[in-house]
Amino acid sequence: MALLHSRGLRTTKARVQLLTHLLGTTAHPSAEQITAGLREAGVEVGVATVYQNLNRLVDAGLVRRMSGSDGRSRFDADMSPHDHAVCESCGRIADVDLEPGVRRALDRATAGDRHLETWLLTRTAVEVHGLCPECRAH
Amino acid sequence: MALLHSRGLRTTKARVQLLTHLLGTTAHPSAEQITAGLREAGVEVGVATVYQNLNRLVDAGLVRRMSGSDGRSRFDADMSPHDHAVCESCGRIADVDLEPGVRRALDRATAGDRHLETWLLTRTAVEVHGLCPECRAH
DNA sequence: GTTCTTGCAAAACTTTTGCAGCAGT
DNA sequence: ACTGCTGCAAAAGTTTTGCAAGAAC
Repeated sequence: MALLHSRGLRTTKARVQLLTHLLGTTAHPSAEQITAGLREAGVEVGVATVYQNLNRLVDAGLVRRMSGSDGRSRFDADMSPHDHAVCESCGRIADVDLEPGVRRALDRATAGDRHLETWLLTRTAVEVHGLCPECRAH
Repeated sequence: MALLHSRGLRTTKARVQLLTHLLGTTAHPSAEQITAGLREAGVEVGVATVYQNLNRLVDAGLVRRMSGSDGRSRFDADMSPHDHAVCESCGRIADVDLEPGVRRALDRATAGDRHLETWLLTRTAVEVHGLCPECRAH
């Protein structure tokens, strides 16, 4: 894992497996779900290790943290610019790719907004709320 | 408070004060900050009452809950369509009004997105991330 | 060999719940 | 009077922290 090396993080078993797991899913899992996923894969990790590593990966800029609507944090190793749809019933998060033209217009608008002149902006996120296919069917 | 009556909620002292407090601020406070604010105003309320009332007001559609980036929920009694800027350092939330044209384009794009065909969409929220004026100055 | 990491258990925090007494209708 | 609300204390749930043993460099 050259990615880890380049950020000054040691390539320990738990950390490599965690990052690999996150890179291989689009499910935006919570810390609990990640722990369960690793254990299913035969990797025994303590919760503390998962939380500590998630914080380190977020600090290193390799993983993005999202504040789930249910209080739990959710994590995404896809650092490319993209947006999310959030299910208001089960909390599931799906990726959304807006047309580039719409995104450009949005970035232009926020960059020029008079209320935000005094802010130092880093990124604009679009969050679509609704019911996912599963929850929609009750 | 006709607002409360119309939703079948009793106009108790704690509830009226809480809603009045939220209607009078643009600070998007957390439950803890609301409790502190009410006590500063001389209203002695228990935390349980604050949480219970926030949940009721959210259920009644009078208040919107936001999942703050620090894990705490934040609350907003401004139910008009508007967006938010979130400070990544202190968690402060400010209101943002996008140009109507940009918002329309965005709503059109999400409504027509092929990834979201199977979803039942309720609303689209734009979240601008960055550093607020205070935190920007370290 | 030194420094970082792991993982357990305990602590810290936010939020929810049970329940007896009280207030609104 | 009836029903809903308050508020304390206890419980539940997520995340953090202290620390001794172990792994990476």
